[in-house]
Amino acid sequence: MDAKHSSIAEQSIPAQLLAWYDVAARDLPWRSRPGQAADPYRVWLSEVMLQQTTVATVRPRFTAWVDRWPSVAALAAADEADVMAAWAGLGYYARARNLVKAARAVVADHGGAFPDTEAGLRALPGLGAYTAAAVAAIAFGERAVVVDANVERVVARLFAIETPLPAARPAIRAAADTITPDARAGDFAQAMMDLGATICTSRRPRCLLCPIRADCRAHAAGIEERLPAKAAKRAKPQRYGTIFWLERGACVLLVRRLDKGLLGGMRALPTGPWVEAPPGLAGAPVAGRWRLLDDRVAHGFTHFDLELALATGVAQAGDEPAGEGSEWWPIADLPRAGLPTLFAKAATAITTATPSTGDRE
DNA sequence: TAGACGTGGCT
DNA sequence: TAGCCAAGTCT
Repeated sequence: MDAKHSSIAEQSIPAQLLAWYDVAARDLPWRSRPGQAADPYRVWLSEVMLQQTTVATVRPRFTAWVDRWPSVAALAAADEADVMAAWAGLGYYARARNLVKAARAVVADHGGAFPDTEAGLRALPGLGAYTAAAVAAIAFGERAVVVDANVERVVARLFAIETPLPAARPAIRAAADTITPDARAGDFAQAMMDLGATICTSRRPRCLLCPIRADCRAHAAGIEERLPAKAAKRAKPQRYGTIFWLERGACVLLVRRLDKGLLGGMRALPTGPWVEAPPGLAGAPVAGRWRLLDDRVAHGFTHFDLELALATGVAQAGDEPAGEGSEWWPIADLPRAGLPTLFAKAATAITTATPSTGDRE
């Protein structure tokens, strides 16, 4: 009786969720209108932008992006440096590098059309388990099991899975599989994510508004706010570094960071090593008289906190630090350089703390 | 498999 | 404020 009742309830979950989605779906610029086919390029782009990034941040960036590169062919033909600069501020820059690689692979290896299966999509750079499933379901209607952080939260509560993440992932995925319908797989995935984003939120879930609260075991047990449980995190170490601001006339020296690693492939201000104790002027791009400012810039990364000292100098005759990827960039044009936030903060601190040390009256 | 990999907003 | 969280992927 109990098992039978439970089974019936679970079968009704997708239907209830889809009915709710039909009236409550969020209006987002990458979603197709009802009856309109989804554009795989827009679905893919939005999914990549939304990785670990809020809808509020992505919305304007997505719109500007598709205005500039309206198709996968346009993106494939773009200059990679322009793409990286356009991504500046969004973080996780491997996403932008992989966006270009994947676009070029679609054009070169798939005749300009995205693969229409989860397995085919999964083979493209930057498409992991989640994104491949999401694009397959949303753009192509494939029944794929789409599990992101929203779905993990909804499912962990719905089935009262108390095992902490990440150990709970296999059980959560299996449970998600049992409620994924064959029809409207894309709408179902988006319904789950909308539910997680607006009702089944991490803190203070609005259970009274939930279309499936009658089926929710965590709610019945009164434990929804502490699910999903999570393993404890490590403390973040503190590191120190120095940013070097070298002027020549009305320009400042920028470098291009190595393709791999932190802020990879991005334009940047030169820095020395990022280490456990303040490194002073170690790693300066040219020898010379540097002036250390009193101001410092603090920046938090996912896995460490960074405090940067700011050193300024003026290039002298013969100063040619220019390694590959070095360029003298007009200071007035700095916003167009597409600097990661860390360096944009430093540039602001330097240009506001000190009048230009270059030509001035 | 656990750690690397950004950033901004909220509490 | 310090920490947590947001439509993850790669190695």
